Amino acid sequence: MINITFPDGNIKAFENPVSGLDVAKSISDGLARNCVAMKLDDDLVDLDATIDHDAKIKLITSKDPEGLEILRHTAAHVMAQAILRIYPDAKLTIGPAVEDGFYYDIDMAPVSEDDFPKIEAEMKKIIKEKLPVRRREVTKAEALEFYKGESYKLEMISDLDDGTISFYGQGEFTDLCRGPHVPHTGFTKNLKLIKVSGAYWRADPSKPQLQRIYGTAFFTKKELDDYLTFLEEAKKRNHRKIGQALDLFSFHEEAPGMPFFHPKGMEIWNALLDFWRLEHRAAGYVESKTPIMLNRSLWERSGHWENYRENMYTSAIDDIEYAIKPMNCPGGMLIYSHKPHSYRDLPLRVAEIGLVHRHELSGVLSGLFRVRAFHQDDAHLYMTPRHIKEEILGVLHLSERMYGAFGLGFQLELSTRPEKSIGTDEQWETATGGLAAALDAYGQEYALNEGDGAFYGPKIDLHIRDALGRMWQCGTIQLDMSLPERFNLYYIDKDNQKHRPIMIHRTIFGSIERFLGILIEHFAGKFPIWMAPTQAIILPINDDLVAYSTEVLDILKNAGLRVEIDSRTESLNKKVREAQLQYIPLILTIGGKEKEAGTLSVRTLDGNVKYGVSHQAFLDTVLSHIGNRELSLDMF
RNA sequence: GCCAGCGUAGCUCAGCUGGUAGAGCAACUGAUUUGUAAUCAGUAGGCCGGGGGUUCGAGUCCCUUCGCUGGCUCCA
Repeated sequence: MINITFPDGNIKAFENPVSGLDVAKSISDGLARNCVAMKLDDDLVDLDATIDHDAKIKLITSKDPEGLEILRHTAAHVMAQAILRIYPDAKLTIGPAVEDGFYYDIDMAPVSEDDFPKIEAEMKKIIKEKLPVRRREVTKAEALEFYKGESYKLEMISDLDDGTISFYGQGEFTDLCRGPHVPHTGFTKNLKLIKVSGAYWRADPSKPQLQRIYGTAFFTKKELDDYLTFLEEAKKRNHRKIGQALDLFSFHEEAPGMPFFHPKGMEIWNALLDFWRLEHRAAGYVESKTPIMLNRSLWERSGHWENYRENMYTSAIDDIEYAIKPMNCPGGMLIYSHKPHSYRDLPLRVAEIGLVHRHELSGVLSGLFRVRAFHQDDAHLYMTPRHIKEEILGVLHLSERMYGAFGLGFQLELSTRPEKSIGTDEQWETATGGLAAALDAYGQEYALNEGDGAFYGPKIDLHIRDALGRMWQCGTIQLDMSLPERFNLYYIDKDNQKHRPIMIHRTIFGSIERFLGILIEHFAGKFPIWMAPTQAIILPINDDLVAYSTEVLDILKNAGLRVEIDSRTESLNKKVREAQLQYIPLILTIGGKEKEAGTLSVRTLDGNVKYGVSHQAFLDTVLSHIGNRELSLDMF
């Protein structure tokens, strides 16, 4: 007699050893059809594994996250099988499920997306055949024998513990694999190959480069279609495309990886920074600015020369070596240590929109997301240990307000002491405890990243979630136990003795360039009116109305709006179309009726038109919308 | 930095296996004076990213270099 306990506490008894599938069938046929695997006690195993003892099991279906992972893992095998059929000389390495799908790293001649239809066609065949996926256990010696000549698999097997090794196979295909897998290949029918790229064996550039083929798979066609639609949408929102279409910024060979902001881009930039300054002033920050080029000796003192030199641009003038700053902190240290500080001055919150340059590898550059020159919305907070919690809390609240202004939610992550680090246990305890206490007081859940802190201190990272659900790490709050030491920072406490201040680096936007890129994609180019480069455009319907329209233009400009006029001799339809394509939030048409009545007809981006709006009513509405930084563009 | 793909007019893109460069939009000129997503006609515009090579002949093939894109890697 075998007693099986389900997650809800129900117990079912079976006469003889049974498989997971038997258990599922005993409940319902529908369940049996939907099951892909099971959790037996605490292990994920195949559905056809035998249960021969009292156990608790959880049947894994398409509803469970684990189910999707298993499905994708099988999909990776199906892809590998198809590839081996087409390219018999290909050598398999590893093929895991990843967040958005799966990939398989294969040693083979380079393939391109043009080869996908062929591979997918072969995969379809395998899927149609609904080949059962079978597990087989062998000894290490047998496994080594099986993979004779397959250097990658041999290497992987040698790294495994002795004992049984599992193979999974379907049809003629066999692969070294821990499993589990879905019962048969038919489950993977909703799949798609996505992209291909190079990847090194074991992520080691000295090792051979493999073809990494990415794909994704879902249980239902709808989920797959939704995901493909999401990819399409992300492509449409690509900030490089929108930046080009809206004339916001450009890149040039003369300065790879360093964006050139055009006038329209600068309007957004300035709106963003005006907001930033407003919030920071209100939060008790002062602002500083430090040079971008500083003497080598400073970088030696800060430790960057030793540890970050490859990423630094340097220059020698009059035989003196300089480096262009990759970070703002050392300059900030000089300001702090320029004069003595009393405990009464603390906490001191010194912000800096600092322009930094980092020589990133050419291959990683990517629009505004990954650049070589960018501005950090940096700040250095100096405090006594008793301030830590309150100060961190202050940064969290400030971040919440600022992200909230864009409709962005965020997640928190605390990273603790890594293996290689400076400082004493006690220092780390105070520091990490301070961050954790602040997080607890803040009240939002946070993830813990053990050992992922910087070598100089623990940190909190803030990840924002954009309109498409994508996560971006922007903010960071890092406690630094190194620089105050290296720069011998101190303050005089009540006891008239020098004490070392606690120093925190923090950013909220992170890189302003990157944040702008994120915002472009988040808003799909349709910025809220307070940020929009052009907030309104006036369209006279014929040449005779240009003079009057220009008067209206001046009224609106004087009220502080960013307004343009399109006085070209073009059809109204054309001017409306172009204004819409530029995502100008308000399109103001002026014809004879408007001139006579002293009104405006207001078209919003959704295409709705409101006629007969008085100038005053228009300004009242728009200015309050801007003043409140409303996100909605639907204001008339 | 590595691998793959790409680089043609201001923009978006066409140009088959090598035969001497093309469209739409934008610009300019003229006509049209327009009521909410493209009025019509004409004109001009390119050392086909740079350099080298193969060839009678290269946008097309080869080498090299720069840049971009996707990954990898790195990220004090």
